[in-house]
Amino acid sequence: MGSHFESCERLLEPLRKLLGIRQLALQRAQHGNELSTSGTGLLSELVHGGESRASELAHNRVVDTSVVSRQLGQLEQEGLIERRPDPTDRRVSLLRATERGRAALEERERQKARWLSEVVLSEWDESRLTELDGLLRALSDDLLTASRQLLTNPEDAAKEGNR
Amino acid sequence: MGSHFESCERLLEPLRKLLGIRQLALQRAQHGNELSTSGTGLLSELVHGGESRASELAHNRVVDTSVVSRQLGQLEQEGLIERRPDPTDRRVSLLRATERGRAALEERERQKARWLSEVVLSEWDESRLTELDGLLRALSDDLLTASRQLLTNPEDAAKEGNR
DNA sequence: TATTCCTTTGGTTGGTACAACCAACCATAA
DNA sequence: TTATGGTTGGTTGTACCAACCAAAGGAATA
Repeated sequence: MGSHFESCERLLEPLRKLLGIRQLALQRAQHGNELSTSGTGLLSELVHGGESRASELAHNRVVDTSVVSRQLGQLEQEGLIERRPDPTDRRVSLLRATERGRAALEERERQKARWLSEVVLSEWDESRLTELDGLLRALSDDLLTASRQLLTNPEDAAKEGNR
Repeated sequence: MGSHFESCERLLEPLRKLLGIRQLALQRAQHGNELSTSGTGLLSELVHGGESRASELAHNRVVDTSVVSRQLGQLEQEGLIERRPDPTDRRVSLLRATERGRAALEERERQKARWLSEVVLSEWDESRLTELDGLLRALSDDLLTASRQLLTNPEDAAKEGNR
């Protein structure tokens, strides 16, 4: 019963609170600009990660390909991304953000960063922010990889949890 | 253009990743026990926070009262919570977890904490976990209060963002 | 003082939107 | 022929808003 477990137990509460915040609530508040709420994450991935195929995006976000497919369709209609056929495999399309997409994302990120900086985290000093950043990156990475793993081989439940 | 803003800008990425993880993905994976996925947060609030009225719960979670209302209905049907009329105001019901509810929540939390401890955060040492815990609590608090504020008086957009 | 409005507030219910899943399906690769 | 990338159909869960009811809390009047 190491206290590592207990520390994780304590973590549940803030974690639940944090994950419970649907992006929606925040994004809906930051209304006003184009850019359909949902696809933002995808668009961001494309802008920062460069040209990708749909399946990559789905894998990164740990979400069904069908979800990505529809979101991409919407983004494309809005002219925020464009596709071109992959020359080496005609089943796949390569996706990238358009200039408009890039601009829209930048605008939204600026807005959000300002809200964070001026309202949410105004009391936080530099060093604390840096610390948070580091831990958050590590956490989200570990959480995402663990989720992926869970999703692909769910024999994890054989841990005793089911019996 | 203080670097406080820039730090917040950097934070956007891990934050988006983290918040993008719908609780669903995690909870669905941890299947097997009773306890409908959705109400877990509510139930937790009741167990840890004691008897409350519905509006309090909605406020805490920053969610519409109608949502809470339905989730409570479900939890009640499953016998995980119970209501009693507030003696001082017959419009409101006071809610609390039943013994079964308490047990179900505990079971689920144990499961999740184990997953965290053994899979997600197995590489993290004590001190890092403690740090994370502190920062996460502070962050979720600040984020929640800021969201509440945004929700109630949306004249925040008068920041220039809309013009 | 007691009674009758009017407004506010806590909660529920109906309708709708959206994001996610799974399953079925095409087209292209191997 | 089988496997894979992607799309589409159908379903579910969660959220919002608007409309509503019942109870409270004043304010105005008898």
